Amino acid sequence: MVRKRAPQPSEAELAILRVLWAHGPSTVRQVHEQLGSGRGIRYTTTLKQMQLMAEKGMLDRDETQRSHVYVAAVDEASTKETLVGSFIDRVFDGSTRKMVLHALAAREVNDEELAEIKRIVGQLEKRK
Amino acid sequence: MVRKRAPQPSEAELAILRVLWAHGPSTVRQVHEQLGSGRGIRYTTTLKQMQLMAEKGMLDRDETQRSHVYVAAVDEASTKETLVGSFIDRVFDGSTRKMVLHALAAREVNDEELAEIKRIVGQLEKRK
DNA sequence: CAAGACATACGATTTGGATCGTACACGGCA
DNA sequence: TGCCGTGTACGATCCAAATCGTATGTCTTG
Repeated sequence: MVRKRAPQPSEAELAILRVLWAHGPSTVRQVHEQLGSGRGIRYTTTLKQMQLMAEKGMLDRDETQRSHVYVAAVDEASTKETLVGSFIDRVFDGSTRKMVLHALAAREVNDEELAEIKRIVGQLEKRK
Repeated sequence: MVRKRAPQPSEAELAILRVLWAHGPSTVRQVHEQLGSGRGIRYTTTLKQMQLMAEKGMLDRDETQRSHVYVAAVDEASTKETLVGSFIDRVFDGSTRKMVLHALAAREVNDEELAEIKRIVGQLEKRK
């Protein structure tokens, strides 16, 4: 099976994808509520968005139920990699190092997380 | 002196800011050429963009010359921190660790850069 | 069966960023 | 002086993403 090249989801699309990645197959209503339905966004907006995404191949849907059930059709890890990759290019000249540097400055990162990051880097170093 | 809260520059705005950060005070024409004027974008487009940015307070300009000279009015480091911070929130649930993990997967990072990243992390660890 | 709740479908509209074209000002030089 | 080359000013337009409203279909249940 040929995996589709992860496209660049827009802002709203990404929000929906994140709900589906986190919660698995969901109806529009479930997604809409997870998105914080209180935030003034209408139900039909979420619906339309998900319909378009399905059309684009970003989501799959099961229509056998009255309430269609949607699933993310793009892979979470590779989509995020694509996103972070192009972000590094746009903002940091393609330098992962610069990006990490600013990320650590931007966020308070606790010791545990720091240690984990170091571990990850170390592991990658060994692999060569 | 009250430092202005770094706003979120749009795509085109960021491109212009990057030129100004890299080259210092510049005229519209200089910026336009750095942006790759061959890329089909008209001069007046760059001009308008920079005028709007100046209006927003994102750029300062010196009008004493016939060709106005623009300078970035927002700090490079803090702007990038803001950008990367909100990116981490939007894509990685606010987890710097997850972001670094995907960044390293997305990009081939050479040994030298890996070592530097480790050094940066180590330094930050020590600071506590 | 009829009514209300809830679902999809889909055209219309809004919105904001980006782009462009045209008008007009100014300075240098043949 | 009169004409270019080069600037700025700014309204108009384009465009994609996001949003909304309405029409319509289908369960469910009283």
